[in-house]
Parts: sequence; C-alpha cells; structure tokens
Amino acid sequence: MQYTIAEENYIKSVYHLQQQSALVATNHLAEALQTQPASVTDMVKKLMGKKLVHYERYKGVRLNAAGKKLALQIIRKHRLWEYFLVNTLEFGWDEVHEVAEQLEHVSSSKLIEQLDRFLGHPRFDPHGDPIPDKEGKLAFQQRLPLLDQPPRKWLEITAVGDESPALLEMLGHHQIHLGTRLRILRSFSFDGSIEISVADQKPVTISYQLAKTLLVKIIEHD
Amino acid sequence: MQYTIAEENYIKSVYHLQQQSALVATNHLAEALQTQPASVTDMVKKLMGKKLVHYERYKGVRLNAAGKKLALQIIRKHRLWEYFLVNTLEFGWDEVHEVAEQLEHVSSSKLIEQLDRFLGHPRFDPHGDPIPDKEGKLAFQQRLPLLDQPPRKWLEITAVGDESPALLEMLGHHQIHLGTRLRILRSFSFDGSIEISVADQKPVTISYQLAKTLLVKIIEHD
DNA sequence: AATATATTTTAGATTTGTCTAAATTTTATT
DNA sequence: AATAAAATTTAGACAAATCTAAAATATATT
Repeated sequence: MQYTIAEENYIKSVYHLQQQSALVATNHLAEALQTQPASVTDMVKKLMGKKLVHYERYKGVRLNAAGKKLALQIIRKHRLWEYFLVNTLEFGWDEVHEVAEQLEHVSSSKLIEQLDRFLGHPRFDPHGDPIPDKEGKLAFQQRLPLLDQPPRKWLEITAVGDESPALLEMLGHHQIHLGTRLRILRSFSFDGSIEISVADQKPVTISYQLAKTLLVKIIEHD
Repeated sequence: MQYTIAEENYIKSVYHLQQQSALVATNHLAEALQTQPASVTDMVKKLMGKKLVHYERYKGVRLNAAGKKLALQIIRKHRLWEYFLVNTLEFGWDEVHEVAEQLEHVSSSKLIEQLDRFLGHPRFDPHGDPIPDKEGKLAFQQRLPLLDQPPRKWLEITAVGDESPALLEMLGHHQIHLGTRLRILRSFSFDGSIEISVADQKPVTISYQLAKTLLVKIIEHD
C-alpha cells in the first residue's frame, strides 16, 4: 500500500517518541508534529484503520509490526538522503534536515536501493544515527556521553546531540568530526570544560556546552 | 512563494501544451493531467488568482512571464533528476520519468544547484531534451527526424521520440545512444526500413518504426 | 441563420487533513 | 472521596483538490 505524506510523518513521529515511552500521548505527538491534539486523534484513528498502530482512547498510540516496518523504511530514506546531501552534494549537516524531510517521501524502492549502493551502503548518517538496512535492521554503536568518560581512555566520536550551524562551526574549528579519536586529559571543575587530545595532537580545551553534545564509543586498544 | 504539487503539475502541463498551441484548451489540459475538465477550470482560476497564467472563460489558458519562469524551474529540476538517475544511479531511461515526477517537487534551491554542479552542469537530459539553466535558458540543438535526412550526410542522434523499455532495448542492441554518429546509406521502399552505418562500422538495417523515433542533427564536417 | 454538437463552466458534493470550541475522561490535589 | 486541573475526544467547520450532473457558451453542420 501507498501512504500519504501526512501519514508517513505521523508514523515517523510515533516511532521517535516511542524511544522515550512505549505509549505515545496525543499531546506529545501534537507537539512533535506542530499540530493540534484534536487533529492527532483524527489521524491516529485513520492509522488504526490502516492497521499501522495500536490505539486506545485516552491511553495513547504505539506502532504495531507493520507500522514499525514502515517507520524504519522512512527513516532509512531520510538518513540515506542526509548522507547523500552531506557526502555527495557537500551540504553542511545543519542544512540537510529540511531537505531530507521532503526527499524521504519520494516512493521508489529502486531509487533508494540504487542510492544506497551508490553511497556504498553507509551504516550511519552524518549525525551518527544508524541507517536502517533494507530489512530495517539498525547497526549498533555505543553512544556514551563524552562527559561520563574517565580520562586517558581512547574514545571515538560516534554522534552529536544537536545539529545547529553554530555547533558545526565549532567542531570544524577544533577539527572534530564523526570518527575522530580523542582522549580526555583532565576536566576543570570551575566551568566544566575539559582538556582533550584529538588524534594524539597537542591538547585543546573545549567548553562544557560543547563537550555535552558529544557522544562517544570506547576504543578497545589492540 | 511556494506552490502545491498540483499547481506545479498544472503549470508544467500548460507549458508543454503551449509548444503545440499558444492557447491551451481546458480539455487538453484535462487529458494531459488525467483529470476532469471541471477540475481544470477550478484550478486554472486559482492559478490566475496567483498571477501565473492568463485565462479567459471559454477561450483557454497560457502562462504569463511568472508562470513560464516557474515552469522552467520545474522542468529544470525534472531533467536534472533524470540525468542523475540515469548517469549516477544507473537507471534505464525508461525507468526515470515517474521518479523524476516526484523529485521535481522537492523545493530547495541549494539542492538543485549542488546537484547541477555535481553532475557537471549537463545541458541535455537522457532523452535529449534540453535542461534549462539557472536563469531558465534552454540550450538549442537541432532535432530533425532521421527519416527526413538525405543519404551520406553525417548525423548525430540528439533525441528519441519515446521512452519505452522496448525502444531502449532495441537501441542498445544496435549500439545507438544519444551522441551516436551515423550516416544513412539507403532506404527501402518496401517496408520503409533504412540502412545506416553507425560510427563508421559495418552497415545495419533498422526498421521504419525504429528510425521514426530518432531525431538527429547534421554534423558539419571539419 | 437555425440547429445540433462539442466544449467549457457552474453548482453542489466528496475526501483529506486540518482547525476551534465544547464535552468527556483521566490524573492530580485538597 | 470530592473536586480541580490536565489531557483527550467529539462535533462541527474549513480549505484544497477533486468529482458528477446540469447549464452556458462556442463551433460545426445543415
């Protein structure tokens, strides 16, 4: 079956909100979709009619198996397009979201499979979020807050918590990207800033606000 | 201003139909858009309200300057995406139209300018149709029916008249593509077939039905 | 020129996705 | 437990884009 753009956006939002709570409240969906609660109720009934969600009046919504599958397909498209925009068309990561929002609704399985192939089957998008594969499977990778890590351990940036142009500029300045390897040298209690060594270069100090946005994995040394 | 997908499709259709007659009839538009004449009347009034077309009851529609500009922008997007699908994602030309129909409505000027740049500013799409540049200008190229050409003259394929998979297969078999150079050797009155020599190789005979779809330019010899 | 035929428009209805305001149900507070 | 507050749903309306059937206009034919 073919779904409308509105339906796809609802399904995607339910999926994302379910990461926080198994049952998604009408008001949460309304806020996420920038719409009124009454509109959500209407649409959720429609989605139930199309057998994509479980829903009980006054309780909340959650995706069923079909809904989850659809959500993952849409997210796959969104993230592949983001990867394309950044890596092929040289967009900044802060510029891709809106455009990917539109591209994700183009329906052609050949298009998406050929795009995936052209891009070399990437497993993570430019923000470090996993790209579901054709079957909807998500690659796993640690995403630990950098600030929770002890000094001296080798770490690798796996994701960033927001996608503002300001953050992008800041990270560029420090030569920090997804995949960058670094170690915490020490932290300063005065302002929460930390000193790190990026790729074994000379140490730099980054602010608490910046450090807070970074997620890392621990590299097992070999 | 931002236009709906329906509005964009109407504008594009008016543009194409205007190639045949300066004033486009309601019924023609209805047929092109696979909709009812009554719906066309409604939408045309809306487009007049948005100052994209001239329209007089019972007479017909035509684009004004703003409408033509919009049409060329949409066609630019459509043809750039077709080029991308064929040349980057390895689609056959018979497979691209539907997908490009969807992609052409994605609105992001950065997207389209970066795509154009990535593709190397192509001037013709996979069917030989010119891709409007950023300002809406169309490159010119002869498109003379192959069958109208005299024997012996050097010719180059500039476009094909339809985009069926069957035609694509046939052309592939004869190693004929856009840009292929050939000469007519002789024609047979029995079935209208013609003998040609492709890129100065050994002669082949192609059917009237096939020859009829091919458009060429005359190569000035140097 | 009068009439028949084809084309186009108008009028009124339908579907999708949305809205506001009022009613209902759930949750929190006294 | 009763009541207040918050969340959710229902009811009724609206805009966009479409439809059908009927009316109006233009074109073609006798």
